[in-house]
Amino acid sequence: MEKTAKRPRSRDCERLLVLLDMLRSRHDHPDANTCYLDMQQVIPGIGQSTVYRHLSSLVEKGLINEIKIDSGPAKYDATLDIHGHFQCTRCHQVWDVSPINVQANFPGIVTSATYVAKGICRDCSA
Amino acid sequence: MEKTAKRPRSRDCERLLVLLDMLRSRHDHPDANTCYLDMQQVIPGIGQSTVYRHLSSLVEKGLINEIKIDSGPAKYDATLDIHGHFQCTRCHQVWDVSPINVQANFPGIVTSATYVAKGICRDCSA
DNA sequence: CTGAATGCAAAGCCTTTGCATACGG
DNA sequence: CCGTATGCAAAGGCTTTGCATTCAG
Repeated sequence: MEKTAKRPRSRDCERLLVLLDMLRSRHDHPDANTCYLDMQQVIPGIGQSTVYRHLSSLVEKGLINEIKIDSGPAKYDATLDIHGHFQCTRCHQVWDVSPINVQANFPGIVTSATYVAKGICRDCSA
Repeated sequence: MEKTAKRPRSRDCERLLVLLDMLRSRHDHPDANTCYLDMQQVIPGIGQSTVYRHLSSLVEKGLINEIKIDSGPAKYDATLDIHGHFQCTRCHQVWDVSPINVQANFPGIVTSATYVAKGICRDCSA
């Protein structure tokens, strides 16, 4: 059969860890498809759904952050420090902003946080 | 013809304003479909795409905020004060948190902001 | 053997878009 | 008369899910 490709059975959480390492080595916010393409370099033949499943799993475990700012695909970020994003409502570009210090009364234990500010960037307001 | 229902041509931005009022009168974060259902109470026969178009328009004008926390539909919020949300990564429930004061170096003029913290809520950690 | 992990393809959910139509000015 | 707003339905993008298969233990 060809439809069912060889699937070197992963021991433990091999693929999960490869994905996590990949995310940690990047400083941008790749989407699921980018992760998928990157994973293919390391693990040829890996399926898209596997990447989606591992991403969900990592998010659920709190090891990475899922960022949904605009209408496009979700972005993933292994930087769990409190940091922020600024998006221009005109050109839709996204910038990182320096770590933010926040005080508030949360109904639980905060493991990660994302601050998204929207406004008009300098280019668009000029 | 019936397929093309009577569409009382709105003067000015009537529907846009009705939608904005509706959002301002609520204190939760309705999604597009909820807005659609609510609008139908006021303007029978209004189409879903009209609601989507007006929501986008309001977001673009900076009059409301689009919140995309989890994988579900986008949520809309007419409260533009700097405030925050806390979502439990286990039960996925979302809480509002008190207004947050933030200082950071943004690459533009901030018109609105959303702070999303994730963690484990008290119920789930018990 | 049994259960967890996977690939593939199809289904699903939300949102956007094309198009013809109906008013407002 | 013309342009904008609208409804409907279809298309589209992204993500999830069903199912059969494979492999570790």
